[in-house]
Amino acid sequence: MPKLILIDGSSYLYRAFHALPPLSNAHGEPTGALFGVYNMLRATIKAQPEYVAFVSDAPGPTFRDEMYDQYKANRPPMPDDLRAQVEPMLGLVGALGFPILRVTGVEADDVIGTLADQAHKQGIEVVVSTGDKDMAQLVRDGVTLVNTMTNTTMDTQGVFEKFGVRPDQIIDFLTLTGDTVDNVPGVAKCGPKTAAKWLAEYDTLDNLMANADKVGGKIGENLREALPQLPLSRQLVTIKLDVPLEQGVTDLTMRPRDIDALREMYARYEFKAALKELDAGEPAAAPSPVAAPAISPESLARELVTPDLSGPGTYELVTTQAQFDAWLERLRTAELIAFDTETTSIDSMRADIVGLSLSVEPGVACYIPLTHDYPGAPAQLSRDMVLGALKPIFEDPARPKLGQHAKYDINILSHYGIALQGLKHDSMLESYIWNATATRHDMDSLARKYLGYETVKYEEVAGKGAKQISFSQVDIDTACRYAAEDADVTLRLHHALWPLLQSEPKLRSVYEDIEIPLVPVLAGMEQRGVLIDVNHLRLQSQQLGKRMLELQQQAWGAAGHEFNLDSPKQLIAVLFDELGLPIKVKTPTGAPSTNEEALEAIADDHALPRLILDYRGLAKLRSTYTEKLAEIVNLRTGRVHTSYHQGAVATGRVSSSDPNLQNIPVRTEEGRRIRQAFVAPEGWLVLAADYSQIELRIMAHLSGDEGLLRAFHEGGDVHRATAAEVFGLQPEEVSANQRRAAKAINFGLMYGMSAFGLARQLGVDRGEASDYMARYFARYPGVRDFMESTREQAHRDGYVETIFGRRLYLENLKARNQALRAGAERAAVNAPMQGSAADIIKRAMIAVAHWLKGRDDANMLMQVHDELVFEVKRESIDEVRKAVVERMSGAAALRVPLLVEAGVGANWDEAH
DNA sequence: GTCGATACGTAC
DNA sequence: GACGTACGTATCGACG
Repeated sequence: MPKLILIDGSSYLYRAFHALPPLSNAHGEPTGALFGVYNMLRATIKAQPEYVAFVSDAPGPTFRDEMYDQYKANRPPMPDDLRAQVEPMLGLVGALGFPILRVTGVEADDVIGTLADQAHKQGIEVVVSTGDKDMAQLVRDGVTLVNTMTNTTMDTQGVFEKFGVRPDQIIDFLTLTGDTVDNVPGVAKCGPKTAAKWLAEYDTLDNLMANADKVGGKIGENLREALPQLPLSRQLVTIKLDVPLEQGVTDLTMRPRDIDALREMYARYEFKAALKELDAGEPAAAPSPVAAPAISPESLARELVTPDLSGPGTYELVTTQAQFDAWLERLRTAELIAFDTETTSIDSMRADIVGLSLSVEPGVACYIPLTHDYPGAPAQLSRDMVLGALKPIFEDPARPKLGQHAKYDINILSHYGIALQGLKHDSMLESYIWNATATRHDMDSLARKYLGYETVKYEEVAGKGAKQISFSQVDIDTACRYAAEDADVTLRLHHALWPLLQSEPKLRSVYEDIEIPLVPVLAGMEQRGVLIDVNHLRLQSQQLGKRMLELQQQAWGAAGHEFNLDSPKQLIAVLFDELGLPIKVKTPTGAPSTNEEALEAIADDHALPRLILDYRGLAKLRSTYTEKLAEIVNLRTGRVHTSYHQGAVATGRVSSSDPNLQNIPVRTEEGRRIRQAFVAPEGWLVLAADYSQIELRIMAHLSGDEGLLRAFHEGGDVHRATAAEVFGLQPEEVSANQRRAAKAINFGLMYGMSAFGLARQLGVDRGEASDYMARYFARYPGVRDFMESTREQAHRDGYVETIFGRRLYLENLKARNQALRAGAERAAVNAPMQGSAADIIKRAMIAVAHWLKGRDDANMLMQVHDELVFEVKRESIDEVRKAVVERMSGAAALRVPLLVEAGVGANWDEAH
């Protein structure tokens, strides 16, 4: 059966653009999407189809725009970097010999649909290469979709599995769900599940519409409301099958490629490997995904998007001593050891090891099951023997190791007396430093993005939800496929990512000198945990609960009936419908807000708002902190062992969860009582050391503003000094209100606040706020220039940098949507300060941890962005305090001193 | 029971 | 629309 491959050029281009790091050639022309398209096309060339077409959108409006003026109104404009690659792409595709079709007045989808329909009728097999789900309506016997990125195909059965409807129901399905990107209205609140349910029951949209009055509930109302517009939506989502075309299917054959044009383009866009192949006269062969790492980002990108065509790697299940010995030998001579542990829990403090996987060469890995335990489980090597044999290797700093999120595995190994040394690389952190926002940094996402590879998912081997089983119950052969792949993919990711970092010395330095050394430090803090006075928390919980009950009774009295105080929805009904209080604030969705600002605004009109405010304050403390913390304390250690996340914050900060120790209350008296539960053991004290005004100091450093630098060099109260400058007074003449205004400006500026925001913050009118800001900028012109140049840099480069060269890419700088763009600009201004502060405290942590090594009289426990908390033996407190302050102050050499304030007490609250 | 969206609030 | 970065809890509606 002859075959026609139809390539959805727009889909290709967009996907390649977003999948690849922003590459460019020596002239600064963007090339990433071009390269991605080129690589995807190679697979098509290799398949040698009889007929092929590359179908692309033609510029200008289509019949859908005429039908509906809001069509695609929500779609952001094509990014400039992508637009610049459209023409070169078409040139390249043409030179490679592909017939190109662009038809004005219709979309590429319609041309593809028409050709697919014609070919189908002529008995030609059709494969549509696309990532667009709308194309599912074309599927039938002999017409399939292939997704080039994931290398998956979709036939009739596949459509049903994915959407829950037959291909011939897809048009009705899409009509019901609508499409927010293309701005096609559907039925409100009707998602894929509801649409599939209805179509299963009524078969067609027409039938459903005829029976719309039988659908009950709110969603039924939504359906009836949408009825008038559904026919239009259906027309919009229907792909045309009758576009008049000049060429027939059989005209669509590959032409000879234009060697000279290709050579010129390959050279221009620096496709070095392709150029080499061309000159060697070799047909373009698929590059091996396990090839030695190349240095240039371009040649690397080639590896990134090319799926492993040789199939899965070779994975060995190790259950005999001889096999294990052979692997030990491999480890001893390995340049880099990729390792991964499998355990019984995602919580590393509670997890037991189940098995371990290793890889020293891409495509080759082993899994060593240790404690799999299910009926009929085969004999496994002894856990203690295996870990005992691996211990000297894992603890040898001269043997480099690689992990994916290695902190977790370090924690696991530590349960078995192995203190891992020599962590050289972590693929999660490589990706995070290369581009913190382009992707999530879990292995599945990274493999998809950087290797074009779909990993075996944890859910597939262990199930999910209530049906999830412990990894120890997973069949060891299945476990091997999953676990060995983890080690293999980790190594392959490293081969993909490390050359990228090497090509950018500053990023490499942030990675090697900050992030990697920080891993064992954070692991140590997690394992140590912080001692909690559970009784203190329980007592506080009780007292809070009692007061909440009282407030609840009073609130019910004020409302005239009982209602759920925790439900904003019920509260809206009571306040605004029943009591008729004025709505002064709305939520982003347009509903009346009941947040603090809203309640505060009507607190003088009625007793209820104040009662709710008081109740909320207590409820927050109790549910989030006193109850939760007491619950989460490890009964064995009496401590809470938080998780620190190194790849979660775009600016480089570390975050904390389970529990989040970085948002424990401090501003109110009742809140500080929670901090009193963070204690030190008998004979020990809590030491808390924090940077004073670090972000403002960084702003002074980065801007070089003389006035601000002087304020910090003179010491004293910087907000007071600012107020004195702005209001033209002596520092001692500054009023409390003036100082408050200056402080608000100082903070607000770092967040990109506008005069409007400042006015709101200070409760003054906008003109007055504008006046303050104008005076501020007149006194501190360097700050204004710095902010302007930061915005410029962001627009020029697409990213901003910290003092140490950490990079933050801004996504929405070119958005057509004003709010998005303004938001990106504010983020651009804030990132260098927040990020530099993060770099500095990370460096301090590494230095302090180094100093603490080998001591048993002090432990670093917590990091709260600009603060480090320790427990220290009473007799060592002065020495430790001095050493900590020195290392924190010395973590960076700025044009202003880095002042560190350290306090000591029996608990965290007292230490402040 | 589980999940996602929404609203709210805590920290730096 | 208007101040950056996180994480956690509760409610509510939908799903299975």
